[in-house]
Amino acid sequence: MTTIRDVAKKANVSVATVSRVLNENGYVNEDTRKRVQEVIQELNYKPNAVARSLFKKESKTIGFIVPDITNPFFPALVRSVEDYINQKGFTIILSNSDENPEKEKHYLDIMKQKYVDGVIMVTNTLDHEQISTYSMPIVLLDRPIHADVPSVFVDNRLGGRLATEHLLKQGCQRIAHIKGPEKVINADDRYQGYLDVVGKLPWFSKQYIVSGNYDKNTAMEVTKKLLQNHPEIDGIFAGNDMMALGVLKAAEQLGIKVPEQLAIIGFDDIDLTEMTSPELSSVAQPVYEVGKKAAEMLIHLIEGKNLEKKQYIFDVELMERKSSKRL
Amino acid sequence: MTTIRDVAKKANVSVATVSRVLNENGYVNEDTRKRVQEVIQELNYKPNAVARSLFKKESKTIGFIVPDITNPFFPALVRSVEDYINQKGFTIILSNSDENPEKEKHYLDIMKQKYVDGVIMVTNTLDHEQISTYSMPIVLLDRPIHADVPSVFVDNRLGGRLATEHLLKQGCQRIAHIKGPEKVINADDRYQGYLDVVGKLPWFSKQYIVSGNYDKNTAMEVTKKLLQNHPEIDGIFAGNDMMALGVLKAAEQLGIKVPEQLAIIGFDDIDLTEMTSPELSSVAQPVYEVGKKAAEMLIHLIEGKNLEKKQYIFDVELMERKSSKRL
DNA sequence: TTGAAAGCGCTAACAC
DNA sequence: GTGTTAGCGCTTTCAA
Repeated sequence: MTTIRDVAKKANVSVATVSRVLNENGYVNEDTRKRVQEVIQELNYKPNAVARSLFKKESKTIGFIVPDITNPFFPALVRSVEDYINQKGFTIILSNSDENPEKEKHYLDIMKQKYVDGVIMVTNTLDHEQISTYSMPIVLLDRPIHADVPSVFVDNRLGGRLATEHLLKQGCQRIAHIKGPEKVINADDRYQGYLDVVGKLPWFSKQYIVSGNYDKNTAMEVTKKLLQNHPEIDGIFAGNDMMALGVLKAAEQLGIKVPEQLAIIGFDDIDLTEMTSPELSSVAQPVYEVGKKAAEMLIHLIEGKNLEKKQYIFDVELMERKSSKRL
Repeated sequence: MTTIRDVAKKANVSVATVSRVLNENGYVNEDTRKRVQEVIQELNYKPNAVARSLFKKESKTIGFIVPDITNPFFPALVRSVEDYINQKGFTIILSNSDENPEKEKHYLDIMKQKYVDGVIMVTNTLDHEQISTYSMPIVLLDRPIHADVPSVFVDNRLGGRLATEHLLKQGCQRIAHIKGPEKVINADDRYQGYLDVVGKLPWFSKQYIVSGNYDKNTAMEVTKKLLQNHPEIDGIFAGNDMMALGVLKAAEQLGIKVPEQLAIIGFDDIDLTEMTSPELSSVAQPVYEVGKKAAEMLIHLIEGKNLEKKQYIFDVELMERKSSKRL
């Protein structure tokens, strides 16, 4: 490894001068600047980021903690964040938490030790207090925790309403909901949206709500049972697309025609909604925008700027496809 | 931030002693050890990883460069690598290269500057020489470049053969192939496997081979044209699952029944093969094993151990599902 | 405009 | 067993 000393020696200047041309600050004679730059080229010198970090107490690295990158909702988010922060000169340390608070804390500790400049995370297990303990810029994605913690997410309740209203408009008479995990806030909001629309209807019953854990296989199992017990159900709003895929599968296995006998709509609008047959209706989140905004906020925070708002809530959009079209 | 000095001062010992208990090396009296540990607890002291890195010239971080995390094949790989290296005390810096050699080099530079201990990458644009320039442990995933560069991948040619033979056994008389991108080695190997099986058959024609760029939309377009020009085609081997999904879609749009009129098989066996209708046959890669092995090799290299083999080639497995079952 | 030197927080000789 | 100290590679006062 060639160091700043090597460059200094070869260019007949002090390390301070080299540092000055490197960072383009402080006065430096045009000629010596050129000479130094030539030597840098010649030696293919690349400054040591670790040494720099140690001094500056920053690393040009941010952490990104997701529950599980294997869940198709997250890669797009990661990509969007990377695209943004990368152009600002940052890199991402990625970790999977499995929604486990111990892992989350563990990774936050490690990231802090590595001087990451900030972290973006998707969590609902950590509370406001625990988060502020870390005293570093943190922005929450997808799931808000507290009005004081910077966060960006979508209007899940509205989404739940849109989805359910849509099914109603398509003529569904008995609409069930496959709900996400208990402790996940957005799952609850989507559920509330569903309630907003059908909770007061005469046919409504809590029996039409089952839990699918945001997971396709679980959703398939519970849906099969649900439909066997309640053959009158003619519409299902699944809390996310993975579960909607499970619902689709369940219908297929039971020989129920979609959308004729059963209209289905999911949430998130992940890429494969268009690959199923029939194509899956969904409530789309502006994933790329959401990720970008989170990245923007984090960079702002890191640069010590003030945030205009602590929370950004994006709108969702109904994507009507074949799985729910009966008209 | 509390430092090792703070701990030393409060525990009435030197920083060296604190360092000793921290790293569990060197002699240290049991009593003082306890005292130091208490202070560490009390102050919630966490050693500064950057300072440590600077001294040790290692960072307990590895780089992982993938073409695009948004491609559903990669998240599982990332996950598997993370699971392994994490338990060895490492974290991952993730970057998307978009198959762009400039980006790849850029990220490798940055990673090197950050003292990553090694990198795992999926590439086919960099050659042996360029890679060795970086003089740090690098292992290649999914696509081998050169026998001298440590790499792990699957027997793609065998996979191509298995897929094609399977279609033949199912009674297909005219089998087409949707090929991956030109420069991607595994795409070519899969294609070779296809040729091994049908290249010498009387009906064979180069017209049955089209390029789909590993992408579902492209694949859908080219497949539509292909099937319109060659209605005699009754079997398609797609170079990966995303393209197979496109083929499925194309068939649907043309009103061609799968598998009765057209048998389809993909490659990779990504998660959603089971979610389509009909379920998609595929050639499965042991993704988790592949990722794990790459991580293992990298850690070995980092620890200065010798590799038993430079290349690990995993077997693939035929997954027969509805999209290709005609018997 | 440039250089000398202190120091970021840690580890590992080396001395005691 | 424990402490002193040099040094990892860099940036930034401060002085010249």
